[in-house]
Amino acid sequence: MAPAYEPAEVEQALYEWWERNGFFKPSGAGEPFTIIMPPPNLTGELHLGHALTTAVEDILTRWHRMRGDDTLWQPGVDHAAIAVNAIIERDLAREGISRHDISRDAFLERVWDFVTRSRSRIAEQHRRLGASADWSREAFTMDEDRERSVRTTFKRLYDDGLIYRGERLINWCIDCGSAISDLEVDYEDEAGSFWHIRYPVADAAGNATDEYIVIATTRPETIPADTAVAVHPEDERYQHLLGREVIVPANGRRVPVIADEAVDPEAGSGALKVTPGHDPTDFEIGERHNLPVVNILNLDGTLNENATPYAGIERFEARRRIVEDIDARGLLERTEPYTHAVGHCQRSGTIVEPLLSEQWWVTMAPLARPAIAAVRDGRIRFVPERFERTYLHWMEHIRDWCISRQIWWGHRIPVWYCQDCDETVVEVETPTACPSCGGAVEQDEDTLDTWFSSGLWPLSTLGWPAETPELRRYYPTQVMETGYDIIFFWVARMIMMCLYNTKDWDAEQPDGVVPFEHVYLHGLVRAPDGQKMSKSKGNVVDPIELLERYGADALRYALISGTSPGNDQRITDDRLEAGRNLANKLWNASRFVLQMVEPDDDLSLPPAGSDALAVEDRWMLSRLERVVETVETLQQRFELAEALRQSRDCFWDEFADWYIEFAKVRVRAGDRRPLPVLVHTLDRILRLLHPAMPFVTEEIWQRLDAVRPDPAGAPALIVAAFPRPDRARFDDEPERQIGAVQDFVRAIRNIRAEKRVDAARWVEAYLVAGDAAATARAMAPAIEVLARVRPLHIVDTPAEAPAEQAVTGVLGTGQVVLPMAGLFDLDAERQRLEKQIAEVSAETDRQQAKLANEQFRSRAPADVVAKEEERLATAQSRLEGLRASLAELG
RNA sequence: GGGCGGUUAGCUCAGUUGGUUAGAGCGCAGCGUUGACAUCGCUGAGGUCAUUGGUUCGAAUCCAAUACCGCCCA
Repeated sequence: MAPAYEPAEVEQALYEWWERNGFFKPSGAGEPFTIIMPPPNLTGELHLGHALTTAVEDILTRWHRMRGDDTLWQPGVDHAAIAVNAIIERDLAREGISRHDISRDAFLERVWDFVTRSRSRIAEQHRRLGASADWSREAFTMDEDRERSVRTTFKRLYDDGLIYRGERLINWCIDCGSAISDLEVDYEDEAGSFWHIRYPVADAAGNATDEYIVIATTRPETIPADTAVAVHPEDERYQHLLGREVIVPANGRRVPVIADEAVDPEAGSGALKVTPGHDPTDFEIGERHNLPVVNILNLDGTLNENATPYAGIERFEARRRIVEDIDARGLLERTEPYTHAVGHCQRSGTIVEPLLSEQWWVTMAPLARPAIAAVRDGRIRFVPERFERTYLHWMEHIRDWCISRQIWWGHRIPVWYCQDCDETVVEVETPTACPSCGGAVEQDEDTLDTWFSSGLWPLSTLGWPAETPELRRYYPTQVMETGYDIIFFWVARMIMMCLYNTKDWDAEQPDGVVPFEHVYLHGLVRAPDGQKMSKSKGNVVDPIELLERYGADALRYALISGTSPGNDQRITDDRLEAGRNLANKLWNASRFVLQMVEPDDDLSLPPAGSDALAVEDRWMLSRLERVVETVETLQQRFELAEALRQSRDCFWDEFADWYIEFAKVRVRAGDRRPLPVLVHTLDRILRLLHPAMPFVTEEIWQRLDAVRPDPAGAPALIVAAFPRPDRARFDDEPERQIGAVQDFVRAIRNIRAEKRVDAARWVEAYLVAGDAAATARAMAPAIEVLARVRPLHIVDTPAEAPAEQAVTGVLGTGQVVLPMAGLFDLDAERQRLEKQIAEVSAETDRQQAKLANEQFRSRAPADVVAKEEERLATAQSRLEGLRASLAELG
C-alpha cells in the first residue's frame, strides 16, 4: 500500500466496479427502503447544494442497503422548462432570430440536443460524487412514461372540475414571454418613489372642480387603468367624497370614490387608486365593487391603446412621461423616496407585471385539505419538525395555481379545441378528430409549469399510472430529502398531487396514500464568508473542482460534518482538509494493521468474556460497540453529522491513538493476540464510515477482506452488513481500568512537557495505581513506551514513592511520581501544586455546598445525588494527595 | 404586518428529554521525525454560553422580554 491515500487513483475504478456488479440495484430481499432523488435541473452543472443532497441521500441509501433493506435510490432529471427555454432562446438571439422565426418543432429539436448533453453531464457528476443510485432506472420529467403521468393527472383534475381555464390576474414576465406562478416571483426591496398625485373631484356635470383628493402611488404608469379611488369606510377625512367622482389625471376618465375595508388609512394619504387590471389587491376590491377592469399593457411591456396617449411606450418610459405630464398640469403634489418590495421573475430577474390573462388554473383548496391532514396526523413527518408549521401555514392559505406557460419547452397542455364546433377535448391519448362533430382538433399552444410534472415524481418515476411491480413495492417511499427552500415548490405539491392520484387505492385511506414518510430538509451551503453562493456574485464553488483537489470522500465529509437538519452551513477549506486528513489517517492505520498480519495468524475473535482477551482488548471492543449503538440511534434520527463524528472519534482517538499504540508494544514482544482485535475493530470502523466515505473505506476493505474474508461472504463493503451493536461486548470495568491507564500516561506526559524533559529521554517513574494496579502491572510495557518512562515502579501507597526532588501528579485514581533530581525547581513545583490545590478545592467547595443543600438532597434523583457524592470523594482524595505532596516539599 | 431561525473559544460549529470542571475541528503557543500516518504525534493556553428577568434543589438547555443578524410569508 502506498504511504498516502490517493483518491484520484481509486475513485473512478471503484465506482465502475460497483456499478458493473449491479450493487446499486435493489436487492429484492428485506424491507423496502426508497428515496426518490429530487431531480436537478438539467441546466448547467451540479452545485454544492446538489452535492449535499447527494451526500445525504447516498449515506441513507448505503446505510439501508448495508442493513439488508431492499434499497432503491431512484434518480432522475427535471426539464426546467422556463430556464431551458431561455437558454435556447438566448442561443437563437445570438443568431439574430427568435423562436417565433423558426417552427415549434425546429425549436424543440435544438432543445433536445441540449438536453441530451446536459443530462449525461449531470449523471457523470453524480457518479464522481459516489452516488449509489440505480442509474438503470434514471428518469426524466419529459420522457414518455412521465408524459403519461402528467396527462393522466391533468385529465383527472379536469374531469373532477379542479382544473379550469379562466381570465384572472397573473404574474407576467416580459423576458420569459410567459405567465409564472406566485411562487416564481421573488420580492426584493427596491428604492423607488412615492408620487403623491391630485385627482380632481368632478362636479355633477362631470367637470373638474378645485377640490381634489390625493393618492400616493409607486406605479404611475398604471394610472390610465384606474377605475376607482378607494378610502377606508370609517375615514373621517373622506366621508363627504363617498359616492362622488374624481377625474383620473392621465386620461380624464371619471371614476367613483368608493369605501373599502382593504384600504389602510395610515398609508400615504389614506386614499388608494384602484387599478384592478394591474394589482392583485385592487383586483379583489374591483370584484367587490363591480369595477371595470382595464388592461393597459401589451405582453412586450409597452402600453396599449387603453393608455392612449401613451400607447406604444415602454412601461418605465411611460412612467416618466406620465409623471412629467401630471406635474406640468400642477397635479403632482410631491415625490418622496420610498423603498418597497418589487416582484421579480425568479428565472429572468425582470420585474413582473400583474395583468389580466386567460390561463389554466388548478383549484388548490380541495387538494390541500388531505395534504394538511397527512402532516397533522403524523403520516408525514418533517425533519426538523419546525417546518411543519411553515408548510401548514402555506397550505392553509393556499391560492389557485396558474399552470399554463406561454413557452414551448415542456409538457404541452393536453387540451384540444375543435376547429368546427365548440368542443374542448381533454385526453391522455392524442385525439385525431373531434368526438362530437368529427372536425379537426388543435392542441392548446401552451405548456405546463415544470413543477406540475415534478409534483408527480414519487409516482411517475415508479411507473404510475401503470401498475408496475416497482410502484406496488416502493410506494410510499420512506424519505424525501431536499433543501428547505423548495418546500412549497416540491414537497407541498408532491404531497397534494400524489395523495390526489392515489385516493382510489385503498378503501382505508380515502384521502390517498402519502408519497413519503419523512421529509428531511437540509440547509443552504454557503460560501466561506457566509454569503449565499450565486452566479451573479461569482462566488460559486464547483463541487467537482473540490473533489479533484481533496477527493470525493473528503468533500462528502466536509458537507456531512457541517450539516444539521434545516440549518445553513459554510463550506471551508478547513473542513475539506479535515476530510482529506481523515481519509489518509484511515489509509495509514489500515496499512499498518494489514502489514502486521502474518499468514499463520489466527484472526478469529474470541467471544465476549474469553480469557484470551486482555483488558485493553475488552476496552476497545466495548468502546466500539457503544459507538455502534450510538451511531444507529443517531442515524435513525437523521443526525448524520453527529453519527459521523462519533465514528471518526472512535477510530482516531481510541483505536488509532490508543489501541494501536498498546498493540504495537505487545506485538513487538511477540504477543499475537491483538491481531484479531485490530482486524475486527478496523473492519467494523470501515463499515461504520462507509456510507459517508465510500471510496477509501471500500478500497481498504477489499485488502482487509483478502486477509480475513467477510464471514457472510459479501463481495464488497458496499453490500456488506452494517454493524449492529453487540451488547455482550459492553464492559464497564475495562473502560474504567483503561481510563485510569490513560490518565497515568497523560499525567506523565504533562509533567514531562511542563518540566521540559527532552522528548527522547527515558525517565524513572512511580505509579501509585490504586484500583488499577493490576492493569497497570499487566500493561507496564505499554505505559513505559507511551509515557517514555523507564524504570517504572508500580507501588501501592504514596509512601513507597520518593518525596525528595520528585514531581507528583495527583489524579482521582492515583498518583504519578517522577524523581527529577537536577531538573527540579522547588519554588516552581510548590507553585504548580498550589495552583492545582486551589482548583481542586474550589471544586470540593462547590460539591460540598451542593450536597449540603437539603433541597438538592430531597428533590434531585437519587442517582444524581450519588454521582455528586462520588465526585466529591474523588476530588477530596485528590486534594489530600496534593496537600500531602506540598507538605513533602517542605 | 405575521411567522421562523441564529447569537457558545480567535474562526467555523456541536451541545435533542435541565444534572460532572460546556466540547470538536481549524487556528495559536511549546516540544517532537531511528518504519503506519508531518495529510502526523505529544502537551498547553483560550469561553461570566448576546442581555435582562423568571421557573427550578439545579439553566447554554425551559419561559418572558430586549438587542443585533438572517430567512420565509403577505
